[in-house]
Amino acid sequence: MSVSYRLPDGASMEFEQPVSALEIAGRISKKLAKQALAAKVNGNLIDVYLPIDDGATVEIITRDTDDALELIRHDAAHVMAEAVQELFPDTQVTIGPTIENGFYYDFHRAEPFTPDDLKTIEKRMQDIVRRNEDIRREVWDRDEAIAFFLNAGEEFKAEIIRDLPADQEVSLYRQGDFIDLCRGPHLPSTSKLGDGFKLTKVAGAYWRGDATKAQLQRIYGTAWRDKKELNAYLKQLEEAAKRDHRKLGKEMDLFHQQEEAPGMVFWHPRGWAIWQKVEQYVRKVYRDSGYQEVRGPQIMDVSLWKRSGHWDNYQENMFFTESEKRTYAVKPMNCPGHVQIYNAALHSYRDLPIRYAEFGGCHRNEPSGALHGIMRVRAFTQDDGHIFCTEDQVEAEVTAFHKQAMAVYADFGFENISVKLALRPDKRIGTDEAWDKAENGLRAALSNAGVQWEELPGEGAFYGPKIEYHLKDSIGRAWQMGTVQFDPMMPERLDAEYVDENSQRQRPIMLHRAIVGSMERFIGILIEHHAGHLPLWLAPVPVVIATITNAADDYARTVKAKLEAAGVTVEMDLRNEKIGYKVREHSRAKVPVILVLGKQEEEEQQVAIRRLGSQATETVALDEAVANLADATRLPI
RNA sequence: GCUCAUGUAGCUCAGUAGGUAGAGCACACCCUUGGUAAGGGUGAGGUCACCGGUUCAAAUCCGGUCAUGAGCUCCA
Repeated sequence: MSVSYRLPDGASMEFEQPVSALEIAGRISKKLAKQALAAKVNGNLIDVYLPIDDGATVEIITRDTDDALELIRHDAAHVMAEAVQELFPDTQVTIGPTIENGFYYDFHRAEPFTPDDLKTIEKRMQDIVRRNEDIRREVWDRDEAIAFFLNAGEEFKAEIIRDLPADQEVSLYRQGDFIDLCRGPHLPSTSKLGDGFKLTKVAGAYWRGDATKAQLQRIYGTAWRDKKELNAYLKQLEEAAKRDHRKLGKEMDLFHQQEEAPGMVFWHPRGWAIWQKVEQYVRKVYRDSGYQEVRGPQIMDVSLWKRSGHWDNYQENMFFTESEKRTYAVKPMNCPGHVQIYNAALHSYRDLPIRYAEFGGCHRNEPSGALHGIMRVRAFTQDDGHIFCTEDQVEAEVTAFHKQAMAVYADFGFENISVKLALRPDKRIGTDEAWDKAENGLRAALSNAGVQWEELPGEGAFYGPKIEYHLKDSIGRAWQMGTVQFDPMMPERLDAEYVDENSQRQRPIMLHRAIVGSMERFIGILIEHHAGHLPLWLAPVPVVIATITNAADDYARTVKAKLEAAGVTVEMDLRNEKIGYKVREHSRAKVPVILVLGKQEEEEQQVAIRRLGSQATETVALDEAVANLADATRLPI
């Protein structure tokens, strides 16, 4: 009796009895056997030394594959856990998965890990790699495994095994004296981990991601195939840090934040100039897509927020203020205000959809630990809109919104938008039937628009499900910008009505929608996405005129007047400084265009244009430059 | 909110072991009118986040508060 395996190139290979991937690799070449780290058997990864069933398709996994990188990261987590338990025997291990670019492991220990501990742990990990311990899979009886971990004082591991599905095999991996519950697979020995890893930070994390459960200490690390890849990654992190909107906001003099107003933004003239451009752009979108701009009050009596459901579901995030024995809530959302405007008149079905929009200032009392630059703040302005419509109109409205939103993102230079659908949360108002209807309505609209989306169970707003548009920041964190939310509950709560063709009063559906989301966050993302090099139409100061000598001052004034007459914002630098100094300063402030003027330019009625990011200069006729700049600084819609 | 770290001049950062604060840039004044990323000189500028404690003496050690950063939880 013999067994046969199929190889990726279609060839098959015969053996007397089932063998491991290592032996298959050995038959192909000595070199491959040496490089084999794991095997993909019928598409599933397994350890390289395990016997493989007859008839399987076998692929040898070598270091250069993505699968190998996963194994390396996973092993790094295990080796780190081994190092930690050797150095700090009072530590319990919990879970240690791989993540993008690396891995982490959550530990339970009374004493905190210090940054110095990280260095010590990293050194010990290198020792373990040098020891070259074999990593071997063992399958255990469930109860024995539980008893083993309880006996070792590993309560968290025991709990994990207890909660494993009954039909799942309990596999442990042993390397040296360290043994850990793990599904596997792993590298065959610790030396295969190599030297491309580094521990990066310690942070708190909750057991099972639950804030009411034990607080664990999470150690993060990054791991790569070798030192070179690691260094490239670290370099990339450094580059990303240079795009940080907090750093650029300071360097470009856009805004600042200070202790007395945590989570709030002080906009400087240049930052506010960007805001104005975004606002002008969005206002045009409002008009072009059938919205009427409105404005509601900033604070309203709590009774209204009790009716809307915010009091019950959102209270801990709201600010309150008192006057003459009445309590007011500072608005965290604009929707109740817009419903009041809608309710101020009786509407006919003929008038629907009615679309209101507002640059609505909101205050939310976010947990202090959640604040982040201008991306996550306590006071922000939404490009908020509410559509009052019939159920039949929902799909068309959502589809139209989606198209509009994508067009806006494209104009601002964003391409990789991910679309998510957040479904009913635990804490919610409304019946299950209403939620079914709302969720399916959004699904229909999305598939109608031909979009790929990801569903997020439990993440909807308390009043309805939402479609979310996400973008990543400079260090890869995703932020929600736009959203459109289906809400049949709020009209009910706040008694919004329209009169149908039979003179009957009906409830409209309400759609909440925002494209840029929060102006603050959007500008933060813009800064990071463009690394501060904003396109001409968005740049706070698109053009600076810099003179070489005072003799050109009058000409500079003429150029400035011409540009301003053509609608171009321009600043003039007539200081008694060398041109190199001026160019440096304005380049660092990320001014996209510097017009350098000297006697030559004046005589020829020209300007020397220097663009940000280029050393080259081009000299063109003044009138031509004015026309071109006027064109390039105009809103793209 | 939780865990860890951080908080010194407008900005970026030094400040070794407790002995009363320093640099560069920016700013002010003077000289320099110079062709594309820093021309030179002089000067002013700090309750070392805040409150309390230890000490003859605290930026430095201890405790608390606030803020910031990273992560967790939560969210536009």
